[in-house]
Amino acid sequence: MQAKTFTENARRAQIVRAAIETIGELGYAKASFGQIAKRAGLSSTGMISYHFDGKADLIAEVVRDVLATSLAYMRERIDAVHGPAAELRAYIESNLAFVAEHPVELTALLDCLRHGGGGATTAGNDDWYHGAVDVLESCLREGQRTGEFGRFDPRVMAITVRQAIDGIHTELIRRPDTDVDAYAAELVAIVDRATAHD
Amino acid sequence: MQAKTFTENARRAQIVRAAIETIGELGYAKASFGQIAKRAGLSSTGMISYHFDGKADLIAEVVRDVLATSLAYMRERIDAVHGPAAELRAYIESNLAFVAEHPVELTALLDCLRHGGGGATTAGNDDWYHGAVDVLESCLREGQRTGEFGRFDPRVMAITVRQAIDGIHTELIRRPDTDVDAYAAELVAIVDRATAHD
Amino acid sequence: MQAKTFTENARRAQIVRAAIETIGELGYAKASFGQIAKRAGLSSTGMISYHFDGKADLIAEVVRDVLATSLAYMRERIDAVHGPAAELRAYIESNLAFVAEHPVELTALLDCLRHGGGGATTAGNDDWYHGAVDVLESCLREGQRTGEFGRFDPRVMAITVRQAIDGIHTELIRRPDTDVDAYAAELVAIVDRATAHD
Amino acid sequence: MQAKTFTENARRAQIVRAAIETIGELGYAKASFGQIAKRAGLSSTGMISYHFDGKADLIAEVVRDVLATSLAYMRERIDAVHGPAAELRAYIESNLAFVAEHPVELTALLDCLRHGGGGATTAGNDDWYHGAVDVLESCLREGQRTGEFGRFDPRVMAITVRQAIDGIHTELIRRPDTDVDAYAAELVAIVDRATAHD
DNA sequence: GATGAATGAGGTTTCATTCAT
DNA sequence: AATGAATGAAACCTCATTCAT
Repeated sequence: MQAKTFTENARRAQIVRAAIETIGELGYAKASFGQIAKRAGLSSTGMISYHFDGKADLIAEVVRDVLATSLAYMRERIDAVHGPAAELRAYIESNLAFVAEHPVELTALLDCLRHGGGGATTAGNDDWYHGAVDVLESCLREGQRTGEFGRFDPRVMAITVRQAIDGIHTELIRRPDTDVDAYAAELVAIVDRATAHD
Repeated sequence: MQAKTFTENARRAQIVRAAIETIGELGYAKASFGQIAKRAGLSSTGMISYHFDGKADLIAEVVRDVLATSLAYMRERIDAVHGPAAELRAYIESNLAFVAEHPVELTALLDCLRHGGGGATTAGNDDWYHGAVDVLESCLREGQRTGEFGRFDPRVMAITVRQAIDGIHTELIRRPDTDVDAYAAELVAIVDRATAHD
Repeated sequence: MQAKTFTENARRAQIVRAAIETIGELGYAKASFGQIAKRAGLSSTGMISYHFDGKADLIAEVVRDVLATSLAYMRERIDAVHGPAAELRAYIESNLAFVAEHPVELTALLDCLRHGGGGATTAGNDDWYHGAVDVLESCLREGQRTGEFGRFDPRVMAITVRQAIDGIHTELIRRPDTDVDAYAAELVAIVDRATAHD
Repeated sequence: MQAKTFTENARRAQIVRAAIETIGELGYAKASFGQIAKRAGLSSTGMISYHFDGKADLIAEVVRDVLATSLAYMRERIDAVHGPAAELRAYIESNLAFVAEHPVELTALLDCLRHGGGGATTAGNDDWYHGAVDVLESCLREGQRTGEFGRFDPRVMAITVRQAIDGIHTELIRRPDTDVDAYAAELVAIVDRATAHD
């Protein structure tokens, strides 16, 4: 029973891995089951349909997987510091570091999120994004409460920070030699000034 | 001759219009020629192939169209002021105003730009984005030269501003009641602080 | 009235000309009305539909045109000689000469005949071919009657001659430098021997 | 593995079979995937695309299949005799016998070969035809070397023989009652005279 | 669990033809 | 007579999914 579950999970993980790489390299549009199966060393696309409840399910797992990895990576670094300001810095730095270390995963993740939330009517796939903004907003509010931060709209600031972080991805595509650490340091400086008391 | 060109352009414009609306409502992925033709009141998808040299051509025209409209809108407001700081504010405000007034166009535009380049090897379709960042970077550098702005990395700041503007789009999807004017005012304030002398 | 008819015929001839060139260069399969119209300098494929009663009609005219030109060319040279043997030689030589002088027309003609008589059920387009074989057969029978030729099956001989002539076309495609005059001379020699008395 | 290959080949063979019959009956032009699928008892044209890498691939297999069958048939009969003259006779007789026994296959084959190369720039698809002519030419040269044959251009003679054989096909369409054995005997007689010493 | 053949819907595109101007 | 936009059918092909083995 456990063996079966284990095997099943191993297969799922293998497929998810292949899906991430396929989407990362070919893009969402060209990441058909056929391409993913080829990369996973599977002889049939039916295997994917067998393990996942449709393409949406696979994509959801891809998102979940990358997000979980990213969160674990960041959580460790954010929990190591204390106070809203320090946490904000750790958030920015750890997130950018993760992007730099996992470019393929990030490409896949963003591509998945984009396609999931294609139409204006779609909701649910943007959950993560808004969740992330919410977290940042809470952090910013807390900082204003403790007096570490000055006056500003925490929602707009949260969006600005979140988007500035995501901006590194496109930048890396066009300028692969971009120094992500320097980018992080500069962004932290910008946010420091923007959140400071007048 | 003129009549022909006019008629032809009128049809093309009509199709582009339908494409924008279709992409805006269904998302790029579901925006097939069939859907677009239906919305344009055409009896067959062959009509689109007749007027456009393939799907890429139609999408390119959609991008061109929205971008041109947007640029004209912004140009007018940016040219009305003088000096890097004022121009930066005008840029942010006019861009956000346009987004607020043309939500469907923006949804379509962003979706098109996203799907333009499949995988990580994107190039060419991000031209606009990086062009926009370049313009902002130049403005920021000029402000630093004239002494209006303080010290900061103009590239990172440009990306931050550009991304913060684009952030309104996702925000509007989740919170349609967001006050875009207030968002613009707050973003201007944030940028003012971030670009100020220490 | 006559002017109209003249103009109409001129247009028809122009279109037939363009069709021959298009089929000769691109092949029957790619010779769409669009391609033909382009070559004819017409702004609309509708022009072709206007002057011809469908594609079959145009193709029929192409066949008629090339055939008529070919027949006129050969007739002149065949009528210049007398007697079955001499006429047979003149037939072979003049036919091959025509092929050498009008390669594009021949390519178009053969391509048209092939497509017309695609399925085994089709008949009518092979009319010309069998007509030509019939003519040869009559000539051969006449020669046997006059005693110029020996004993052989005139039908099989007619087919052999007709096919040997057509064979130059494929040969010219692969070996464009083939000396058609020499080919004709050699074919005449072969037929001479084959039709001779034992 | 073997089972797979077998099954796969069986399906492929079934489709090739259906393609041959379809082309033979409707002609190349009307032999769409839809028609072929219908004849093969397939529910969709996708099945053909699944087994063959495009239409060109299927057609190539059709040609290969008929050619291989034909060659095997002829080879057996040609290898049973010795000497250029006997082999030439066996070639003519076995080839015509095969045509008489497999009219549909031959119709399909010729149609495929004709349509393979669009315009005058044909190359590659005529490989078989020229290969066959080359074989005949070699046989004729050998006969001249051994003294069995007289003086003539072996290339022109090869083309004549090859074309005379192919001529039976069109003849059978118009005159289905043609006695192919008699045709063969008469053609052999003609070639005997044409290749004889003066 | 795993395979791969089969399905059927959907996509874009090209074509001959028709029609209003 | 001529134009060129519009039509609708048909083409090939890809895809996610299902199913028997």
